Amino acid sequence: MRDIVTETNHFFQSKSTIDTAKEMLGHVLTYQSDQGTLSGVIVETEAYLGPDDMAAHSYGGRHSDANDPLYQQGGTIYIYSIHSWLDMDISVQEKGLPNGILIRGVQPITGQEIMEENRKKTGFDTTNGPAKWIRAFGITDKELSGTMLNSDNFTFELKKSKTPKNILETPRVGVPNKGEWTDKKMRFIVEGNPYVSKMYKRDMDLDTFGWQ
DNA sequence: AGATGGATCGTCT
DNA sequence: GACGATCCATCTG
Repeated sequence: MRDIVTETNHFFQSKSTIDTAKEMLGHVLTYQSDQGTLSGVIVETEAYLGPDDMAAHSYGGRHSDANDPLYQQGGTIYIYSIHSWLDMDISVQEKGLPNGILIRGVQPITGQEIMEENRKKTGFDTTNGPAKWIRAFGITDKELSGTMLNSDNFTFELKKSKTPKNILETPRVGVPNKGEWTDKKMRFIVEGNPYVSKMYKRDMDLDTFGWQ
């Protein structure tokens, strides 16, 4: 019988990066932190396609200690800093192929009060952005970067917990002046979910949150 | 409701 | 020394 890390590995290496980015919507992340259990459903992702992708940290083969997790096996956590905040990618494809998926939005399930305290915000604003949910989860350093999902206290459920009614595809956020890479629709969101970043109120579906 | 600019710091040149 | 895969406050209409 295959163990959980091997299955996790397989999950992040057996499909195209774009298919995996879509598939991750509706899966649950859980962090057993020293504040308690914090968990949420992924509602927004972005795909970054490695050396060819002008918007990727691994563009042109850039490789440093900081972005090395992108080069590791699928399912490796990559945390990087941006303007004094932290974002998290999951590395996809086999070791040596530096593709990644940025997790941009999470709908809280467990520990919402702790998240609001960590963020000093309430409601949708608590976790509706890549750096927001990281801070909500109480992650304040890069200790997890380079470790595997499901190997310790940060887990990703391999079975989907909720199914989106519709997945909307849009250009990625914060990618200006990168030619075709600026326009490619590689951001995937659960249509209508209020925890998606930059959601307009009029586009929110507050009855179903966009789930089937 | 949508656009704009400042804050702020790790990372790379 | 410059630059963000960001966030937030503060305009303006």
